[in-house]
Amino acid sequence: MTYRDVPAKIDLSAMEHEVLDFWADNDIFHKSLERTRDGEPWIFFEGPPTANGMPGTHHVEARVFKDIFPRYRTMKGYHVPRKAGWDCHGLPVELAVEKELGFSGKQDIEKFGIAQFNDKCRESVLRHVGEFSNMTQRMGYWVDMDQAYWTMDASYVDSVWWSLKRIFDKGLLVQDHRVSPYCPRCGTGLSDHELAQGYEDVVDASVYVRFPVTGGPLLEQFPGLALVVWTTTPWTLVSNTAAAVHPELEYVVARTSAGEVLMVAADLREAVLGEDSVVVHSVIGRDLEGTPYQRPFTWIEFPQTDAPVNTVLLADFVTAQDGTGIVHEAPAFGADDLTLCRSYGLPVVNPVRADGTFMPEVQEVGGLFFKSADPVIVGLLEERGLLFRHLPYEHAYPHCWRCHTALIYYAQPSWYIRTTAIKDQLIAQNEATNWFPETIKWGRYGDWLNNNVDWALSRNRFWGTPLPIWRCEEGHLTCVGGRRELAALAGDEALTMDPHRPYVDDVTFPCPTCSQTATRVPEVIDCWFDSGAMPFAQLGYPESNKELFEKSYPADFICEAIDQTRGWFYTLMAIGTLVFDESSYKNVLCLGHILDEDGRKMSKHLGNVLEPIALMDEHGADAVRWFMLAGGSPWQARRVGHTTIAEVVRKTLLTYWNTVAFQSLYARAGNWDPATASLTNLTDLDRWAVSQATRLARDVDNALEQFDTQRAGRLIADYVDDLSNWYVRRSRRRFWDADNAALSTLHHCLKVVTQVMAPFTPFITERVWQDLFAGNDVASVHLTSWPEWNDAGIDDTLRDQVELTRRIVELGRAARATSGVKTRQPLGRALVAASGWDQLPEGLQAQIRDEVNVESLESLSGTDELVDVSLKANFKALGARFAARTPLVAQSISAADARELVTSLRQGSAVVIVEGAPETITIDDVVITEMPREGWTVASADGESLALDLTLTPDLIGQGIARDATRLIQDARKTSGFDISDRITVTWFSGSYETVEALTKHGESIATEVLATQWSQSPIAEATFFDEDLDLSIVISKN
RNA sequence: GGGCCUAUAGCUCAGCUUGGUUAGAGCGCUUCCCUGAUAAGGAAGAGGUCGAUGGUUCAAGUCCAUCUAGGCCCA
Repeated sequence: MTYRDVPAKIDLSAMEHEVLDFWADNDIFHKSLERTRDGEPWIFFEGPPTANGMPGTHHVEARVFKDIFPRYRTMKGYHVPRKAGWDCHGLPVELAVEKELGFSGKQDIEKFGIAQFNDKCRESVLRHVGEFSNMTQRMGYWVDMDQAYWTMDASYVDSVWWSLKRIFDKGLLVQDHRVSPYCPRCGTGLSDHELAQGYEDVVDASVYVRFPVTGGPLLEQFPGLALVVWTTTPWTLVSNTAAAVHPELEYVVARTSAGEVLMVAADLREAVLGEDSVVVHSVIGRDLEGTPYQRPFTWIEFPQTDAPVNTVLLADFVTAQDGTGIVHEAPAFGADDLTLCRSYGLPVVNPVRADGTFMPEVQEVGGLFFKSADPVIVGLLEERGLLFRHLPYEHAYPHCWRCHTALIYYAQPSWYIRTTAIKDQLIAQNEATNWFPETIKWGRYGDWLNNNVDWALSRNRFWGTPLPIWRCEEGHLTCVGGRRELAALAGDEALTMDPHRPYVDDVTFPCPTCSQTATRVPEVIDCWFDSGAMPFAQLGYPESNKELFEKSYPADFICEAIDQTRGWFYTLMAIGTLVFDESSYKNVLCLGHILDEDGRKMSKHLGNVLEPIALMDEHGADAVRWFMLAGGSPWQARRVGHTTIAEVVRKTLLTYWNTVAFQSLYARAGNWDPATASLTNLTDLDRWAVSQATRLARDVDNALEQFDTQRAGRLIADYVDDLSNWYVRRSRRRFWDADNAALSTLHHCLKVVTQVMAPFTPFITERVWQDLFAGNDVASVHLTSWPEWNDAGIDDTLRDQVELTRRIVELGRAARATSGVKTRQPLGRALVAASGWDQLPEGLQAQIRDEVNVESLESLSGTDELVDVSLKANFKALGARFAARTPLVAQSISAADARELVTSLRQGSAVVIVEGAPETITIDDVVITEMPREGWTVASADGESLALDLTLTPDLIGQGIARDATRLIQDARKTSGFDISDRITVTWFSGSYETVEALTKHGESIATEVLATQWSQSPIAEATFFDEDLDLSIVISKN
């Protein structure tokens, strides 16, 4: 049994498709779950993507992270069930369908029929789920899509109803009238977390408007006095009800250069009225209460009331930050306004209809969309001499997160969950949650909790979980906790009904309190509640899976991008706390966003969206995965583009693959059976590679434990590089001879690296597993256990020695480069000055000789006549002891005679004079650098040096020629496309005396090296290969 | 206006937790070297006021403060 043939070149994408087939045919995912069935559970909750559009590359990002940790935990022996989920309800789906059908609002839907419309929504969801499934499968995200939960399933709705009833029973689900952001286009209110997604920068008119004072003592004193009021929503002036000032702020009456008397907050006078305005009176806000003024438009009549309509009110929310310090109040269109006006008993007048247009009977602006009324209003203000100033004002204004219509703050009846009642509990739950990165916990998310407002739950829409509240004519409310309960009240048909609109709308029953007929309220709920209910609703709890649920709550791990802080992260925690008094997750990984190559957010509008399947088919899913996991910090926004991903392939994946291909090539050439692999008779370098593999298994384990894929990725990439560019490079010859220790070592190391890489890049590692390991081992790398490690198997001394070896080699190469003597030309000796080099094992010293191509290494120390010694202070060591005097000590050290000082230090310690006083220093307080004197080629770094003796003897020159010739023949073999084990015939000819001499002398060893069975010197008519410098022609042929 | 994050080479990013005197890597560029797996690898070079200012310290890319710019989130 030997390895499979591993081609040097690989089409990653084609390979991945083969691997996908292998997994499917052998059901590897389910086998991995089966294998860990008795393991400790590690609970993962899948945040359901909304099935309302095509998946994007940002979906791949989150899903890569959702995949790697379950895979890793599975290898560690945990049982990690992974149930897929699809978020089916909600406005986005409705909007997509509306667009498809060419609808422009709710009326169209009602005309079309709710049942038919919802059928279309269901179809749309199914279609998009198909797209998500394809992408999920292609990227190798192992999640159980056959058992997926769908938030539109009847059993799911049952669970959601059950939880709503628990909340209702606690008195936390209530109806209230409140101003909330409202989309006139979609005809629905938006929750705060929806609002969060839709701010757009717009330029609005900002106007400073005169409100002429019509009474009070100030008017008598200053005839013509007017309040100056600032607003960015001129259209709300139509329903102006009052003006508000802060009770503690100072206000002034000022005369402008034009001679007007106007009132503003004292701090804003200059900004609003100009530097040349003159204060003529000052008053504290409190004293302005009740001052009457003339409102700008009188098109709307107020109902008869004793309340102080169109007077100055006092409000704490007024500031002198911007505007004028006097705030225009329109209670129908502002939350603060409504609260304030209500407290004064003022009426709420609302001339704007649900579709966002002014009532037709309103003068001038009747029928206009509210925003379109702005220019009309501004024109009229101007005409009437009420406009003090008019400026374009750029600010972020909330827009509907899907249809981009400007939202209107609008008073309407709505159902709320009183999350403010459990705020302290939420904060305590957050305290117990581990956030990665940690800053989110106290920053962004903590802030959100601290500023918690009640959750506006209801939506006046069609495709959603119906709010399970029935109301009778007497106004009694019944919250129904599932279809079974509904059947008990309304009859058995309810048991099997589709619990969506319009069917559920037709169900009535006698009110349990008064027996009057109860009908369902018309609203559906915010789809964020659906997804937040997934911990129990995915299992149909409590109707079914009671035990399973109790074992799988809360989750050990959830992961989404940062935009979910106010979305799913919040609803999940809030619902968990509301229903079970405990948050539903313990660890949460919060990812940064994926940006395009120019650092812009990917969006359809900008046309910079990377289509995920195309991306994966071009570069390979593994490459995309590796980029997401290891290319930069997961919790930071990152740029992604083709060049970055292509680099991943070249640097990491292909280096790994080539090492595998190398192992396979020589193992097969040598008929090596991996079953005979044994880590005995290892060289120092072998032991190093094995020890480093063990270190890798340990360090990647620890990094993944802390959700740090970037660190883990760097460790893997570094090890792959070490293996390929140091271990293999230095061990090549042993592979040519099918050396068992070398093949066993690389076999072992590749196995470890394949396993620790498997959660990152499941495809290529699976392929490698099949090629090298499956024959004698487990059928799939994803069914293996994490490689075992213990600290005893990790040799730090050896690591340090190899690092020193590599540093010296590096110096050798640098010296070679500056010497101008190319590396193929052997040199007699190199002189080394580096602490500990002479204690290096002979095997490692041989590596240095070989790599630098010198016959011997000698110590540079002690050859005083050849070497200059210099030293400088080790500030870290000195600083600890001498603190403020450190620079003085350093000065003394550099002033002292270097050679004497070093001699003394090498014998133990030395004394330097600092400010006339002696100070004892040791060898650790300095960095010694030894430099050869003139005439040597030397390289030096960090106190370590290597010098080359450039003396060339005829013998060395001959060896150099032999090596050049070898190189020429090897190159010829390769160009001719010979196999590495082909035996050849070489005929050579040269007109150079030196070349003939060298090739004659070294002929036998060259022939062995190049696998030549025939080696002859003879004139050549037509040379196939020729080297000008050597004047050497050769002809080779396969035997 | 508030909160959080970010700012290091032409580009993409490490390093900052724990301060130490020549600030690193990759990509790209120039020259050279090595090559019996490699679309690889190595050496040298060009390219940095580590966003700015101030402070703490013997010593600041690293700690503190303020500011500037960008991003995200919220008002």
